[in-house]
Amino acid sequence: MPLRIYNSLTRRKEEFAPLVPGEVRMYVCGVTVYDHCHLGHARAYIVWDTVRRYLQTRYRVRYVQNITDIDDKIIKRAQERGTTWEAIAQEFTAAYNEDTQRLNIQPADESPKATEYVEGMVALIEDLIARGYAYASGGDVYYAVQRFPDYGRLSGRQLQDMQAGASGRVDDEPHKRYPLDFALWKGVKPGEPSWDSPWGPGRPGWHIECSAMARALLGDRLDIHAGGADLKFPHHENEIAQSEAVAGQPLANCWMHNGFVNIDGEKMSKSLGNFFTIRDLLKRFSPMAVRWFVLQAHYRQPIDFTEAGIEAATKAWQTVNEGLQFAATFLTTPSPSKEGEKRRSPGLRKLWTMTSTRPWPWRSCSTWPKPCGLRPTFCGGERRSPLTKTWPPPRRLCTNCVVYWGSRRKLQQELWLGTSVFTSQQPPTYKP
RNA sequence: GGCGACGUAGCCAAGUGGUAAGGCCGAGGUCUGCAAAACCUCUAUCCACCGGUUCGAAUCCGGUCGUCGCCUCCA
Repeated sequence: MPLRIYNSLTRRKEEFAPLVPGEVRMYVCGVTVYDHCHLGHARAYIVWDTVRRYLQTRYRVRYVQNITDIDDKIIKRAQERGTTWEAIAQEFTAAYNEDTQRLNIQPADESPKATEYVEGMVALIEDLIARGYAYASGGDVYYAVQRFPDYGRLSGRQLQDMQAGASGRVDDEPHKRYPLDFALWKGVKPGEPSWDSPWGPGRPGWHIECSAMARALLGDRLDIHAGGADLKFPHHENEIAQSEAVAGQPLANCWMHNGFVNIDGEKMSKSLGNFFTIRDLLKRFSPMAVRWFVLQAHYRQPIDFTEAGIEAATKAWQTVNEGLQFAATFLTTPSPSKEGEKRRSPGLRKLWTMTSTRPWPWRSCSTWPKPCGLRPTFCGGERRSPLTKTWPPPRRLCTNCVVYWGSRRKLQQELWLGTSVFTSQQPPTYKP
């Protein structure tokens, strides 16, 4: 059954076919390392981690996620703290790695840092100028959005519609020819880090880094480009304008965007004080409960974080985890012999006894094996796939082992994905 | 004003053409000296409302009402 993925660019589910058969090149916009990651970051990276793991069951996946280690906010934070921007970037990169590792997020195949690709960005900007898409002005370089016919396509906007909102905010950037033009290169200001360029010392604009890094590591055309819904405009719109103007072909075949996290029904924001960092959250709840909480919901829908919700997720995870552990034991036990029975813990023995004596099917299992449990619906039409079904529902997992008796391999495969998505456990090994 | 999303049990939520997953809460039960824990069972004749398409719709189309997001840095 073909995989179908919702493409933000076309606003439809489309059949997914990698450009190179068997291989998927995926780029995810990563963090700007100026502060600790919050729940919203956690959701994004858990979702993309899960998508990646699912794709890995079908394809060879190359997953690149950048780290923005030079940016206005980093510089500002360094000034506030009286330290260097490098120190800030280093500190929060380390914190990011620690947080994601605790959340059982697989490290990316490549984690390029913006500062390591300045050369590529300069080359890209030169190319854009040569092709007439960008202009140097007063030490800065801007992208002339009016030159790019498709500008606004991803976010469904027209330039005319956006002007009204942008007109009031041009004061700080007097070198722009058009209010919606965006900076590719920012001329150096006193006390700021800078790199040499044909336009004088300065630093790259935010959007150009992703274009340069994606190109350097994955080529001119990606299979999947993903990120938070808030990046659609202007970040991804600008990336498209930059990359496609130079490459002359679509930057990505499929664009995927994850939804936001609300707190008690309100938008998460620092001013409202409803802001959770990952590390604060993990002081109170298990990483797997957080994963469960995030993965319960459709990845494109907003999720509302509430105390009751995370507690429910914690309990749900506990139940599932017990089932997984039982099933893992089940799989590694040769047969339901008395000998095998003795090796189980009392709790597992009890479950074992129950499953091996209960008749099936009985009423509560009448719906098996319909999709249940976790369902990251980035893939429509994938009802029977491991991730859309994942595993039999928690309470029934143990009992359904009986049903699976004749096809342990199938169960093993599903459990492998299930456990690897939720825990760092190794898949149970089954020796026939 | 422009673009978009959502409305499913007391609560959270899955399900995008074939007849309602799962979790929380609650109820009953097994076990237990009692309790707790654990486990088992039960809990939507129906998916905001009104029309339409179809053999068949929570699922597609049109309309109504309601909630929310983006349009500024942001996962």
